[in-house]
This record gives sequence, C-alpha cells and structure tokens, in this order.
Amino acid sequence: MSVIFSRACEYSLRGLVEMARHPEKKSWIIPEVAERSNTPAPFLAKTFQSLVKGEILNSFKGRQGGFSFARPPDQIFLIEIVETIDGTTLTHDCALGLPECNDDNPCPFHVHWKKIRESLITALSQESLAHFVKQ
Amino acid sequence: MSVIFSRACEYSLRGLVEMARHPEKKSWIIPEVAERSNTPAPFLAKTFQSLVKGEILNSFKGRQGGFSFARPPDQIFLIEIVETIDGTTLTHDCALGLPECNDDNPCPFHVHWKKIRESLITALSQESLAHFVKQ
DNA sequence: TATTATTCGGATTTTATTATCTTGTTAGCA
DNA sequence: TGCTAACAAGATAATAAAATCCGAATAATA
Repeated sequence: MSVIFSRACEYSLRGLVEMARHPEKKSWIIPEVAERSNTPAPFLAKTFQSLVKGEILNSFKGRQGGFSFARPPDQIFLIEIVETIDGTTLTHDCALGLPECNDDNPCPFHVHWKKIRESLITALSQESLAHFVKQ
Repeated sequence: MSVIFSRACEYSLRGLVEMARHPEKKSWIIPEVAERSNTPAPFLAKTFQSLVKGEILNSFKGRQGGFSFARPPDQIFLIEIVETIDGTTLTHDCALGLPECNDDNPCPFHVHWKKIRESLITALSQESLAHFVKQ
C-alpha cells in the first residue's frame, strides 16, 4: 500500500523531479525519465499522458519527440500534479469515509484531520517543482 | 480510493466508535455494529478478527457471544487501531515511495511530510476512543 | 445430550489498482 | 516516399484490496 499518494502519483512526482533537476535539457523521452527516477516505464508513460491532459507537460510525437514542461517549473505547484493524478479525495474528503461529515456536522476525527489536511494543502500549494528540486 | 486509512481501517474506526458511544452495552454482535456504523457486515467481521489478534477486542463464541473491548476505551488509542489494521506504512514510510529516504538522505518532500506525519502521529497517539466519541 | 446462536477462519468472488502490450498516429529524415 | 523514433490510446494481464460466503468450532441452554 502506498502512503498518501497513489503509485501513479509517486511515479509522476519522481519523474518530474528528475526532469526539473536538469533545466538545460528541454525534451525528455520516457525510457530516460523512467531509468533515472527508477520507475516502470510503461506505467510512467500512462501517468505522463494524464499530465499532458492536465497541462503540466507538453508532448511531441515523431522523431526528436518527447515530453517537456508546459510551463517553467517555478510555475508548476505540487498540488496541481497531485490533483491531476489522484483527484481531490485527499484534499477534500472525510478521513473516516463519511459523506455527511463537514464543519457543521463533524465526525470525531474531523478537527484533527482538518488541521493536518490544511498543512498538507499549504505545503503542496506553496512548493513549486523548481524550488522542490533544490532541497 | 480512500483518504489516508484503508477501507478496513475506516470501517474499524467507525465500528469501534459506535461501540464506545454506548459504554453500558458490554457485548456487541457484528450485524448490530455494522448497521449502526453503516459498514458492510462481512468485511467488518474480518477487520474485527484483526482487532482481536491486536488485543483491542475480545471475542466470545457461542450463544450470547460477541465482541467486547479488551481494555476500557479510555485506554485504547487510535494509533493502535490504525497500526493494527494498516501497519506502519503511513507512520513510517517516504511519501514518494523511496526506500532510501531518511533524515540523512531526504527526498524533496521529506521535510514537509515529516512535519505532517508527526502531527498525525501525535493526534492518533493522544486521542483515546473514549475521548474521541465525546466530540 | 441435542439444538441453536454465534464467532472463527479459510476460500472465494468482485472490484480497483498497477503494470504491460499492441496497434495506431505523427513527424523527421534519408 | 518509405523508414524510423517517438507518443497516444485502447486492450489486456497481473496483483492487491475490498467484499462475501460457508463450513467448522464453540458454548449456552433447554
């Protein structure tokens, strides 16, 4: 089982981090990203398709094709990547799975999870890919 | 997809909360817990078996059988339930799935996840089932 | 001792996730 | 124009998680 992100999301983040670490390289092919980030290439390719749809990456077919960032990495924030791949369950839903849980009608864990979720959202929203790789 | 706990863990917590809400009731059968906590009975039964092994519940076979708390609910802490059902992935592992990630060799998300994970562990460790249901 | 209510625990089924494969499309280049 | 390198997209396979089922064991009670 994964920790908080799905495998697809873990792989996306790891792949994008590798790319952002080498800003001089303008275009990447899947096998290279996969090898450097130690992720399974066919599955990484799938997740990169989602990132293209999510306007985080651009793709180019044909010879000399590959993937590049749709925006400079200092304008790509982690929360966009996470929500593109995993949706908003992590950032919106009740930790006990109760659909009726909200601020007015909280489950017993609501007050805790709300705080923790907010610091998670803050971290993901403030952290750009460019800043991320410098750590 | 679930939020941070597995389904099995969400159901366990919801079932145990229902039980702890009625301290006068000393023994519970699965169908009643399942109905009150709105969880699927056969799957809840499975997770309760794990809770018996984890010494959080006692079980009694035969007529008048059922489940009861192995300890008073003010001595059962959420972290025990979570780790009994889901293990220690959530409380120990790297958010990007990197086995080599640790304080000395951190991944880019390490510093964020460490803080968030610690506040999660604190909340789960301080919150007893008895206190939990009073909120 | 026979009956019945109940859990136990393994087996099975279903569903979701993860991973791979295959075929098609595109674009560069000889 | 044909060959090749690369992504796109749908199909399929493998694995894991979620959910269910059922026979065996157990214990209360009549």
